[in-house]
Amino acid sequence: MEQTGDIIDIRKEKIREMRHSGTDLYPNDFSVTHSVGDIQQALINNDTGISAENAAIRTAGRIMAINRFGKSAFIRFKDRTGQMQAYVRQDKVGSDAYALFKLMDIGDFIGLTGTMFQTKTGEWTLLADSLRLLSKAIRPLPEKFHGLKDPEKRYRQRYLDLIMNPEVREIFIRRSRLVQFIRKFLIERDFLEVETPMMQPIAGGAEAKPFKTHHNALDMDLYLRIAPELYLKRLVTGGFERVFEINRNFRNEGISTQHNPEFTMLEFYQAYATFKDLMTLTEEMFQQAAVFVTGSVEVQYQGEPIDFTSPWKQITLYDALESIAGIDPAIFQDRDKLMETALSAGITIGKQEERQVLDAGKILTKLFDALVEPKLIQPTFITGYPVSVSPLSRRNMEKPDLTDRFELFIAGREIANGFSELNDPEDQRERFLRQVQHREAGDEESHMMDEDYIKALEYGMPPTAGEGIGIDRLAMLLTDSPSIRDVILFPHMKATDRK
RNA sequence: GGGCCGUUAACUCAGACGGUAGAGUAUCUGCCUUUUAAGCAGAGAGUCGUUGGUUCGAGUCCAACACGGCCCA
Repeated sequence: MEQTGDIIDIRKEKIREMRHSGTDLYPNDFSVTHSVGDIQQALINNDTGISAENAAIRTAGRIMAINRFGKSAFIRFKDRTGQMQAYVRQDKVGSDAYALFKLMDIGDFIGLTGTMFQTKTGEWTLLADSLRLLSKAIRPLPEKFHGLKDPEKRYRQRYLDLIMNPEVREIFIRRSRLVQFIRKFLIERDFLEVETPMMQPIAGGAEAKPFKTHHNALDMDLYLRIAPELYLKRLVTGGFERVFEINRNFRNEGISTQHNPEFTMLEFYQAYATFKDLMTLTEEMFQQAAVFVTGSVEVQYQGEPIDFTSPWKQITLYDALESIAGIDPAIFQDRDKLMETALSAGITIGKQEERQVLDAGKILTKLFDALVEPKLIQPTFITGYPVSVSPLSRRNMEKPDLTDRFELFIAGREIANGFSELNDPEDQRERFLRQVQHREAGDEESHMMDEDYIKALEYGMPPTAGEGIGIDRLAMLLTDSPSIRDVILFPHMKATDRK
């Protein structure tokens, strides 16, 4: 299926020839004094040391292009810091080295020594006084001008995508900077970074279908976590009053431009704080993150400007349903009428058998997802979620049917979810029991009972607020990426049969 | 799960009506010591995603399947 035919055969022939002449094709004893970026920076700084005739520059990289002219050649090579041109002349490097150079290809890694000079057009170029093969490529790189476009190949062979498409490389550098920023932001505020189990006996902390696995020695089933929440709150109980974790969650659900089965989540918990404190903290974090990653507090996302300047819009769930979706508040408690509204609006909710068990709160959130969420482009906090869809959130003191909770929406997507934590163990037990009823009635996404977590609450958890932020989605916003696959290095794909 | 689109050389892509596959880049050979997607001359390279069907004949039409993309659920 995948044959590169004669190109690979020709390269293998070259390899035989090089080996025959005693060349080490994969040495590891070439030391580098300057990266390409170092050289370029020194030239910009007018550092005469770099352009001196006796400058002994040793640099290395992958060959990206070669213009050969008989007894000399221009090559373009790159390392992690950038691309540069080198000029290789037979009379400079010697005829043996030049003969070897003739067997080198685009894609090979080379080490160069030499000095800098300017070509006729003024381009600074490394005049090689020696060059060495550092690693031989057997397979040809994609064509330089069009790069690699086939999306399947880009995802399955991300390394090729990264070699050929500099903008892709830039996206992942930005993603890394985003995570770096968030760590610094939280650590400066005295949060402790922790790691909690990825394999859990009960998959708690969110409504989602888990992946199941089995531990042989213990002979027990385990779930890959759908959220770290219940473990992080155990740590708050244990006295780590400010904790955070940035790590993978796993959800056994569909794949789309917004969903990958494993995705990265930031969760953080702060004792003696409320959901309102976290809303303020989130505004600060995003504003500063946008500036740190993109240089501006306003970013372009798919042609729309997104302005992270605080304060952000706040609206309650009920108000949003009324004013944006146009639903009559009189029916907010009437599950049958809500279901009717949903079905007549063409919104399919759950499977047939699940529809009986969904309560008004759940239907309201489904209506919200379909009718309101896509319209929330600028950062918007939605508050006032019903207790029935917020089994881990603290009740609102004035309106005990609602919770002290918010969700954050940007560019028509949910980006964060936060609330004041429910720390009353008896209320928590009741909430779990309600969830278990729903689960037994067919709602596969309902929470499971977690006695061990309730036990922890029974020892006393301080008043706390916590929040989860989808890092992939935030990375999409800050890199103007339309698909989550664009910000995940190795997105999940179906297995192919070959090999 | 449903709909639409795609899959042709290493890469990017063309292939009206069904008549036995083409370009650019890359590769190879020759010339070439300041090129900038270098140039000139020549050459090689394809199980047209897979399997089946229709047909004298299928890259092209039909069906199923696989993989991918977008949209919907």
